[in-house]
Order: sequence, then C-alpha cells, then structure tokens
Amino acid sequence: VEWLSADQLQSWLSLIRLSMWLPSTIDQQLQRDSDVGMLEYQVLAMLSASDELTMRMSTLAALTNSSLSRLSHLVKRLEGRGLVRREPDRLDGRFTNAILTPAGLDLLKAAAPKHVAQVRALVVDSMSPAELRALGRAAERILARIDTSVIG
Amino acid sequence: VEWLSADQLQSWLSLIRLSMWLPSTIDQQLQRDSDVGMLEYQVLAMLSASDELTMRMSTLAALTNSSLSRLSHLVKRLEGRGLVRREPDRLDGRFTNAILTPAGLDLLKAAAPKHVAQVRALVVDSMSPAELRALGRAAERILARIDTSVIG
DNA sequence: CAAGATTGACAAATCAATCTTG
DNA sequence: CAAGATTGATTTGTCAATCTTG
Repeated sequence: VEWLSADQLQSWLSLIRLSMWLPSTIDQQLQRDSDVGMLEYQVLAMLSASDELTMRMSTLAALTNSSLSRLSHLVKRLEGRGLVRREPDRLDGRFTNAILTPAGLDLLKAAAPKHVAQVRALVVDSMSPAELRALGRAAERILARIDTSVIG
Repeated sequence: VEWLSADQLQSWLSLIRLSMWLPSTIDQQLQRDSDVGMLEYQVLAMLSASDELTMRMSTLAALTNSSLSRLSHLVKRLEGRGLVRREPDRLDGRFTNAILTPAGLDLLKAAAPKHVAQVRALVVDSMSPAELRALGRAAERILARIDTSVIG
C-alpha cells in the first residue's frame, strides 16, 4: 500500500515523525519548567513582541495557526491565571484585544532562557548555519503549499 | 526576550510552524475523506506492513511516538469500529497484540491513494529529490537529539 | 448581515493510579 | 516486583451554534 519511492517514503516518514515529536517535546519542557503549553508560550511571546503588548484575537489566531475557538478557550484560561487580560477594541468593538499583563511578562521572561536553550540544543546546534537556513526555507516552501491548498 | 540571531529565529519559527500545521493538515484530509485521524492511519499502515498484520501495543506506541495510554484508548476505538482486534500474546501474556482486520485493511487501501497524493502535493513535489533527501536527513538529525535528550 | 468572538456539548489526549503477567 | 497495558478523572481541542458589533 505504497506509492512513493523508498527514498521519498523515508524522507516523508522522518519529516512527519519530527512534526509530531518536536511540538510535544517542546511542550513538555515548557510545561514542566514553566507550567505553560507551547501555544500558550507562543501567545505570550507574540504579545510581548507587539506594540503596547496588545494584539487582536483574530490576528493572534492567524499567527499561531490556531482556530479562533481554540484561542478563545486558551486565552480565557490565561486570563484566569492573570497572565493576560482582554478588552474590546475602543475604535471597533467587534475586535477583542488580548493584552499581556506584568505577571504574564514575568512568566515569559522566566520561561524564555530554558526554552531557547532547548531550541538550541535540539535544532540550531544540530546543524550548520547554512543547513539551518536550508531547512527553514524548505519549511516555508511547504507552508506556502498548505496555504494555497486550502483554496485550490 | 530573544537569544537567537534573526536568521536562526526565522528558521526556527518556520520549522515549528510547519510542525504544527503539517499534522493537522494531513489529519483533516484523512478525517474528511476517510474518517480516520492521522495517528489512526499510521497504526493501520504499520499493521498492514508488518508480519501477520500483527504488532505489540508497546511496539506500536514506540513507532508512532505516542504514549501507551493514548494508544490504548485509540485502539479501543478502532476495535469498536471493527478495524483492529486485540489479543494477548500466546507466548507471553504480558504483551497485547493488535491485529489488523479485513475491514481495517479495506479502509486503509481505500484511504491510501488520496493520502499519498496529498503528501506528494504538499511535500514531495515541492522540492527536488536532493532537497527532499536533505530535509529528511535534517529531520533525522533532530530526532536523534530528541531521543538522547530524554536521557541526558 | 457579515466578520469577530464566545460558548457549550462533545471527542480526544494526558496524567496518575491500577491491574496483570511472568 | 518490574514491564506491559488498561482504566477513569481531568484537561484540552473541536465542532456547531450563538451572540455582538458596525
């Protein structure tokens, strides 16, 4: 029940295996050391990097590739923990802004070093800069396909 | 809150984004067209490729990188649908064997073509054979790090 | 009424016991 | 009693309404 060459199959299996392991491995480290999941970390990180520590729910959903529904549940939990707060946009009440609180920023700062260290240990330091760039470009190419395949 | 070069960060973000999108994209296609999730598909595929259409739960868990608990729940559902059956190993009753049923094989055969077509469309055909091999090798390198980082 | 967001019901994954077998 | 496997409770994600705002 196969339609790929042995070579292609091998590469595909490695890629899909990586795609399943990497997020859960990152997730476990974050959960263990800082009590946040990977998506939660990403939300905090994006807010911290944004202007006014604020971002619209829909923008956040797009950037983290999560459904608005999932994000809404997740941000509600973060809000319950005091890491984020929400308020409707003053200019257009249809938008909801998520805002990073001081406590959220503290948690992010505390979590970042170990997280970055793991990313280094697992990915960045496992290959040369040129190889890493090539890997990044390959990932982008596939992502572009995913984007368009939703439409076509 | 950053400790990577702009280049490295860019590559990392593309990789992690791919790692979150690829499984869910594959999953949606399988779910829509064949009513199985990606992990379920993998289980059926591994059984179909194995001797006697049979594999131990623990082996299956290792090969699919899922916890034994998750796999147990999942296989129970598959068993409920008649796609797989389970029985204790005759030689050593501590092991449980999962066995692909004719119905399971039928479903797999029906699901495979579209699945493989999508893998081609998204990944295999988006780059040259050499690039695909390089991508596969990069993935393997990272996977090797994950394996050892569990210990060290 | 369309886009953004939330909600609640349901399905699936995780986690911490527990059970079983050699 | 250790390894394999299962179970039940909790948490998290998904899906299909629903609500709100301009």
